[in-house]
Amino acid sequence: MLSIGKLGAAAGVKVPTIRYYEQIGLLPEADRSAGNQRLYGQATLDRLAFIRHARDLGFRLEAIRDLLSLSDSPDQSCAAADIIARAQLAEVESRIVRLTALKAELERMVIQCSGGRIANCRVIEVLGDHSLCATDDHHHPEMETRP
Amino acid sequence: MLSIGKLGAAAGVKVPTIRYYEQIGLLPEADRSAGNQRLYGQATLDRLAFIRHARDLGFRLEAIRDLLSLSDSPDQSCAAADIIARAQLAEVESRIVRLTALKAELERMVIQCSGGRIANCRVIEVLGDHSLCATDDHHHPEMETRP
DNA sequence: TTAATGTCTCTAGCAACTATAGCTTCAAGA
DNA sequence: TCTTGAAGCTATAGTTGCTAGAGACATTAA
Repeated sequence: MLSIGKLGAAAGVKVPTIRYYEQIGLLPEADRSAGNQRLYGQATLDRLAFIRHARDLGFRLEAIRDLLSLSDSPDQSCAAADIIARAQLAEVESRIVRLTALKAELERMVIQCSGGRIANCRVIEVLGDHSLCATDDHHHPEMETRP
Repeated sequence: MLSIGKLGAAAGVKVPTIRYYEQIGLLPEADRSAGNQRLYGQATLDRLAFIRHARDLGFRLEAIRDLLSLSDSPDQSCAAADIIARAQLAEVESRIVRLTALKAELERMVIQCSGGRIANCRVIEVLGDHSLCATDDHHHPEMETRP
């Protein structure tokens, strides 16, 4: 049996994060030692590693919750898991597209920086005047920068 | 003079967001009408458009705060603005790199989905077992997915 | 035995908003 | 002029996924 610290080290997850996952129901309530400290077995380590890996791949906790409940019923169709993963892939792809456009814009800005006074600085100028911008992607809610 | 609703429409920013920006000091306290409603002039519209544009480019509010205070002193060197913009560019580039690695991993997962039962589903399998993963980027804190 | 960790609970904080409740003000039509 | 509906006001709480801190108890190594 592992203490919460050992579990965290084994799975690469910080201790408060484990307690947080338990609190929101992603991990089951742990067994306790005589002194009220949490004890974990292999099953929880596997589950936590799953969560950690999925988080690394950018899945949200709600999606992970769904994937975990799917993996608990191995006889079901895997269509639902496939849908979740494809949605994640689509989101990652769209973020890449958006960030690539941003990158181009930022490059334009910094390359053209005159190196002189603020008054002539392209960075400030471009930010202040959208018409100096190469792209016209504003006012498209689906083009949001933030995830 | 513009009401807060007109200002928001003109700048493409939601009304509560404008009040929030005022609250955190990104926008100055607005003049008020006889009935205590906020009134704005061109200067605030420009400032808000600047903020909106910078947010679209992924700048954090703290960086925007710095850029705004720079733009208030046009005789200073633009080196500071250049540094902020370059930092932003570097961050965007690194996010693209990380997301591109994720994309490859997710593609592998969904392409190999057997379409059968959960028990054989690559999606669940790969998430549960890191050794099935193509990359070895775990335990590298600087490789975080989230911004 | 003692000191140093490790763990416990609970609360609050982060970014950057968004939503809700309950109220007041404004603008336009009858 | 009255009325009604939209827009505005403040204040508070919620979102996501943690992270940090306080103060008390448990465990372990020397």
